[in-house]
Amino acid sequence: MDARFIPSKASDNSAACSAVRCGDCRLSGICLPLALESDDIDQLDNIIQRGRPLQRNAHLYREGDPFTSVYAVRAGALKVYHSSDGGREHITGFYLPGEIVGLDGIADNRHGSSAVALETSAICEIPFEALDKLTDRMPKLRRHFLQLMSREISDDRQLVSLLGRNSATERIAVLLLSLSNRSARRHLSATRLRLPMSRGDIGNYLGLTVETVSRTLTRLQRDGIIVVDNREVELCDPQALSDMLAA
Amino acid sequence: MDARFIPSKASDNSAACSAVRCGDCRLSGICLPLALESDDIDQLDNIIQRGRPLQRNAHLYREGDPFTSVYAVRAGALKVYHSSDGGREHITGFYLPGEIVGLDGIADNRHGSSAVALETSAICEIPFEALDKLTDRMPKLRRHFLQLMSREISDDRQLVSLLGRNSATERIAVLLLSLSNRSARRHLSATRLRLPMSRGDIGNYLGLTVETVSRTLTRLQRDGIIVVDNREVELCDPQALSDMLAA
DNA sequence: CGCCTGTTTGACTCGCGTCAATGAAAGTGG
DNA sequence: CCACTTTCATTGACGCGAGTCAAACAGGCG
Repeated sequence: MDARFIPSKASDNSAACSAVRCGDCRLSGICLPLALESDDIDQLDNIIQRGRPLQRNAHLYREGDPFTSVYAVRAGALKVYHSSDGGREHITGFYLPGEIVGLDGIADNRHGSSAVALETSAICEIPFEALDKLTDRMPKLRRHFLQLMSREISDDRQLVSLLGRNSATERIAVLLLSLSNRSARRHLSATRLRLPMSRGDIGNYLGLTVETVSRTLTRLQRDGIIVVDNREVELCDPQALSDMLAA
Repeated sequence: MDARFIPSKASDNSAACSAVRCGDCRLSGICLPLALESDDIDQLDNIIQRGRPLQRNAHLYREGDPFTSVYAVRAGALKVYHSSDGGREHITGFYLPGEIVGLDGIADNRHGSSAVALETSAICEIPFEALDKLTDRMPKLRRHFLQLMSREISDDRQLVSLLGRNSATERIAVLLLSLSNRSARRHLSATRLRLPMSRGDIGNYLGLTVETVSRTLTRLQRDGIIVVDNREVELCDPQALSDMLAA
């Protein structure tokens, strides 16, 4: 396997090495194959195209590209963004290992957004036609896929609420907690995070400026809630973060 | 059919009368049955439960309710909202005739939001298990349903971008244009609209206060772009509204 | 070493939220 | 049918949080 798959600084990219088959991937519990029998997993294995390494800043697909596949992130991280009329990009999500990208392309057979690697990433390509065909005889897979899409809708709506009504501090808190949860889901630390994205990306995603993001992180650190060291963040008091949202 | 189905002031509720079967419904072009053969439509007909009238302010489902069905709006209008920790509600969408509600419930078999009628509405209930079963042998239906969900994701992301970055005026413009498009899709006027929701609902949805919504509408009227009369709105210069978003 | 990108910090500005009051419309009960 | 209440909408005065502008700093890389 190509060594480029594994950025030297990333701590959680071991999946890239071992996962030649879904059944062996340590992300299988949170990715597509969830709840499949082993026979079924083999069939899914057969249609998935692996080993597509993506360098930092390389595009997985671009807005307007014909839609042919959805993609599972095996290692690394992606951001997904829309380019609006003015040419500015709006980030609508970050995708971490075990998560599925590209579901918004089904609507009209073209990708409605662009996906780009935040760091060197390993991706599983899942051709959609084949997947759809497979669901003919695999109701569980079909159901799981629908659930993934439904989850995406729920998540996006959470974000809508967040952006519509919450302060800068609350938005940052939600992002940190989200990254924490997703880290825990991969059996990694829930309190020590490495942010794969820049402050600019965070601001873009949360509808804030770089300056506000920076100031907010500084303030949270001054209040003893987090410790920030460049892109490393430690959540010293996750409860305090949660409490900010209860109000 | 019960006369309560038809609010006297609504101008576009004739579908409620004629649509006893999907094939006869004048919304069939934009609802689920799109792209189905007539045999298939009959089968879909068989699982759909109709004639569920919903009074203003009555709930179609509530957050946390077990998820059993998705719903097509046949007449009237719904709003969908989340209740956040503090007990405040955040509206995440308005649903007009021909649109499908409840897709976010698939993820974990409970509704992740609440849906309530803005005015007396007619609803088609589509039991999800039966629908899913039907898609076994109807790939077109399956595809169309996936497209509906995918569209929902795309739309929500548009909204995310909007709330994250745009001014009050731009948000209002987007909403007006969206309502205009959806009105045109139902072969109604694209320039004369009747808002089914209150100013408060609009503000809640767009992340603005009632006052800001009111002031913004007033200003748009003063600039000759729209004419507002209570809940009736005429778009005098739709191009001007579009132009606001290009920048 | 010097360039470039990303991050932090400070001073100033402004759009929108908040508070408050008034008016219009719709629903309610006698 | 009319008084009363309640809800919704509009308008004004004021303050704050986050955007803007600007400058300095750190780190990575050729």
